[in-house]
Amino acid sequence: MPSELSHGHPRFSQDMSNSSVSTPSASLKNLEWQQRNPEDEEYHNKQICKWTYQDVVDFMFTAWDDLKCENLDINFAELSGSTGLNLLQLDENGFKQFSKGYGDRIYRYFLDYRAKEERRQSQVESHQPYFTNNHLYSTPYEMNGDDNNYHPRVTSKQSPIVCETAAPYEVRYERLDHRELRFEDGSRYMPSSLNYPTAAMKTYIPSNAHSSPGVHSRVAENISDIEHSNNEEEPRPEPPKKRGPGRPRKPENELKKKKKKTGRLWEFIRNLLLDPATCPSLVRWENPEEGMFRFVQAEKVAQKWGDRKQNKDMNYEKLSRAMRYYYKTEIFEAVLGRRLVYKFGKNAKNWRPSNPNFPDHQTP
DNA sequence: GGTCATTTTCCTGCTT
DNA sequence: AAAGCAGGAAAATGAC
Repeated sequence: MPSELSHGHPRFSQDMSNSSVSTPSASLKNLEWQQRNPEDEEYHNKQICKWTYQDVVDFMFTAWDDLKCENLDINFAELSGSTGLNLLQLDENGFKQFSKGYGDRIYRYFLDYRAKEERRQSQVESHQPYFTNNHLYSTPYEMNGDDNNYHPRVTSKQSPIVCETAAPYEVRYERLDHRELRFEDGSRYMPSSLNYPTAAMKTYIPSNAHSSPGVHSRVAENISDIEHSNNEEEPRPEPPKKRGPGRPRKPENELKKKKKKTGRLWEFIRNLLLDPATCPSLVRWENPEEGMFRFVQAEKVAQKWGDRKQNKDMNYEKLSRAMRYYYKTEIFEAVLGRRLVYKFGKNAKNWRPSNPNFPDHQTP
């Protein structure tokens, strides 16, 4: 049987059954300085030149959403396989191949995004402190109500160096005076080089630098804490617990984590249905005229949703509960008697496929 | 900080 | 029996 997940799709070519994906919420025990696979990062967390096809698709959907485009007008046949490097080489006409109606606007949106990335880069070059908790870039656009275009948001006050995260493998950006940024292969980042700093970089303190209390010492403490707790704690008998109804309170130390915008579940599902990389392999249309579709690989869809929400515990059971909540708002309609089948309701927008299940898109 | 919408988590009971 | 469905309950989370 041909794997439906390959398709030359960089993200999907990973072994999706591997449940040991590292996320910030992954158990801190057994953690060393393991680095997140750069391909696990979402597109706004990495340089455009490192975008995979999936990142490009995510970017296009985000642009389409943010630009409040009326109809979904993305030519996946043209877009298929494109990476960030490809996008960087395109002009407006190139973007129009991907979207006849919105190519020009998406192109400007992309240029703005790119300008933002370059400005971040120049901040690093000029040794200005720039730091986020766990990613380099934040959503960089805002709408100008007058001309309906997007413009880079200028945030003049970027708060320097606040590091609260306990995940020791997350990147720390700091002033570069006493430190070096390095790429994964250990080579040094030079501000003038073509390679921008990435979220996969580590920071190093040269041995001759003054050791000052700060991020790194805190990281080290975290690691030693982890090792400590790993070695010290003996298994203790768990009292038999019977929980009451409802969602249990999260442990204190897991609260207050800043999450990024992830979009709504029904839009995520819709996007899977409109993308030949995921339709019909993960989800497929049963009756596109009526908006009826079916989960083909329900657990994998849930896993992808969990990836997006940085929730390694997501599964189809929980995802389907969220799907059922949409019945009330008529985003989805119940399809009685058919397992794994749902239907878009009257309040769902832009789900209508131009090429349902992409019959001509099978890879040889 | 309060409110609201949207999940997420867990559950019981039911159906396929 | 297992998987999926329906929907209640309550907590988490982000947006406003």
